[in-house]
Amino acid sequence: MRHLPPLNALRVFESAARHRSFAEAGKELFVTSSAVSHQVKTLEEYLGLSLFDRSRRTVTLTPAGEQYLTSVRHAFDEIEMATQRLTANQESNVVKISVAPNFLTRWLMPRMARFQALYPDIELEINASMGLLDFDRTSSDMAVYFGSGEWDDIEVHFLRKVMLVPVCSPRLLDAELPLEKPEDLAKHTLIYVSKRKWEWENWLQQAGVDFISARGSLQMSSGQLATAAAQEGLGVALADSTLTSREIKSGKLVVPFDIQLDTHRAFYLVYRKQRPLTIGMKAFKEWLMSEMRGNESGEIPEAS
Amino acid sequence: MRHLPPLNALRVFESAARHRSFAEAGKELFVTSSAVSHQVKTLEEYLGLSLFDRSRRTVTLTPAGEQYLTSVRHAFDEIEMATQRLTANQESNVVKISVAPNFLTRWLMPRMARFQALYPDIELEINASMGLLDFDRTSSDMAVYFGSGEWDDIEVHFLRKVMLVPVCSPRLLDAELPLEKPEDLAKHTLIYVSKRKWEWENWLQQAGVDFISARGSLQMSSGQLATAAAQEGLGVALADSTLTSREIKSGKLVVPFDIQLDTHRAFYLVYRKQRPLTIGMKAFKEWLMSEMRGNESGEIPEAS
DNA sequence: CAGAATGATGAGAAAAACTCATCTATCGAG
DNA sequence: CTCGATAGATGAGTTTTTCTCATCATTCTG
Repeated sequence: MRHLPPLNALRVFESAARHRSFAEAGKELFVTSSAVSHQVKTLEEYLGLSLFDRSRRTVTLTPAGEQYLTSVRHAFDEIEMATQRLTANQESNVVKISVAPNFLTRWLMPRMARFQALYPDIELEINASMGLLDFDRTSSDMAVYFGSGEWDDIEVHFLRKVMLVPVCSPRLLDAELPLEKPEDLAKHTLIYVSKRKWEWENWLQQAGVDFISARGSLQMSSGQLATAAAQEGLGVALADSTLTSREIKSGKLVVPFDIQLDTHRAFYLVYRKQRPLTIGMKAFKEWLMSEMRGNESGEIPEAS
Repeated sequence: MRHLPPLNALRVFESAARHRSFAEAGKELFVTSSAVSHQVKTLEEYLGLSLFDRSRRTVTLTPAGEQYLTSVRHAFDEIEMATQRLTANQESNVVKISVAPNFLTRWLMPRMARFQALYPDIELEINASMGLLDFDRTSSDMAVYFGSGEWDDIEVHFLRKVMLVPVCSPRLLDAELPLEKPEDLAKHTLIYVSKRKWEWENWLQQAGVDFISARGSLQMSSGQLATAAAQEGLGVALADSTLTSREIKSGKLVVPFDIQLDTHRAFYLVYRKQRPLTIGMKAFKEWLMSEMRGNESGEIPEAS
């Protein structure tokens, strides 16, 4: 037995709160501002407290109203998305995809022309975002996640392992300090990614270097920045060999030692469980997975 | 500009789906089954698909209806909780608390009589649950979490570090295999917790034992089970010294080496951010934190 | 200070929701 | 197999809710 407030009043409240104006809410809902006023009053009487501050001509939310709005919005988002999923056309040809920024700029972007050539009718709507997203409340159809692959309640498809190799600017090799064997790294600056300090330790261990106290170290907040720093000649970074293949090919970056570190992390394509795929989603999924399989080397087409 | 379905129809649908009966839903909502039928039809017409299967005399949800119900429930839960929070009486003297099972049985339970003696008017409603909970959608007021303390969007209060010591049955010491120095562990079975295999490695390292290949190993799924296994004489486990203090005091468990391993994890009291605390919540929080501070030794009152 | 804009309020109109009567289908008892 | 009971569907009419309109108060603007 549920105890819900008057839901239509709730809808009106949400709109009024969003616009901070009863008149604007009225326009959105195709009713008069008077109707909005009545409904808000009904809700306030039900709750036994005021949601809006009406001391001035314009309305502002009370702290209680502010808190309530957050939750109500959340809930309405979910209803809206669930409804959209249900009524969504299976024949839809727009696919909304959320991808990790690094993967987007270094892998997907250079290959998008290929996808568009293969599926000219399908439109990709791409959104860069880090971390996990709540498929209950976003309109994203699919996402590319980076991590361990252990996520609950979503459909997960393995794409590609992430293997790290040391990279640096070719200028570093020309300098007086050589980089001929892994031990030589002791004389260089190691570029770390803040939250993954263990990567260098693991790599050195794998390279058979017992312990190393490098000449200096530099911390960057993301892999993308670490790679950029390496390219600027600031030191040696660990980077995904596939994502940096373009820079390596063009000679902007060099790989002093081809010793790959398995991070046990990977890129995965994920989407909501039990969700029936639209033709657009199917096309993107198949293309993405075949690009991954058919192209282990990380070959990238020339930039146009 | 939102696109929400008719919300009253949604409420009726949720009730009908929950009861798998229009007549029952009618009773809950104080309307006739006819009204329910009309509302469900309205919603189905809005969505353009059927939510119920009416081939038999009793209604069952279609797959689409099933999916929709999940989301709608989720959303209604959130609205219900938000409404409850808003209208909740500040003077409330019932506190709903969710705690880790281990902490509940070994720490909270033995001390609850104390709390009740101090605050006879306040009623604790305790719920044992592992993992994190979604404060947006539960009626729990507060929770005790175990972990790193790095959780977003909630108010976190440190309670106590978790330090591990080896424990075993006193029978193991009487046996022919001595436990005089850490190296002697090589002749015993080490009891691991499945997801925390590194703990023994770290402890051994801290104890100055380079590497050890124990006689055998036993894996248990939780700390509670590992401790129980140790008590049965099956081997040596790592356990929180405070949570097992009663067994240690009574001699059911012994600590062969008092070398504590800092797990960098701890117990924390958490609750919803910005939530105004009721007097009951304040009382529990203050009592819990003072029990923690004033009682570093882990002293437990005699069981009644 | 006048005029415009925003919201409140009460009464009546419009719309939505509900009930009732009636109908159909299924299930179970005899 | 038949008949009564039960669950839901449906359409017409009634009740309730929601909305509009007219009017008023307040405040911001020029």
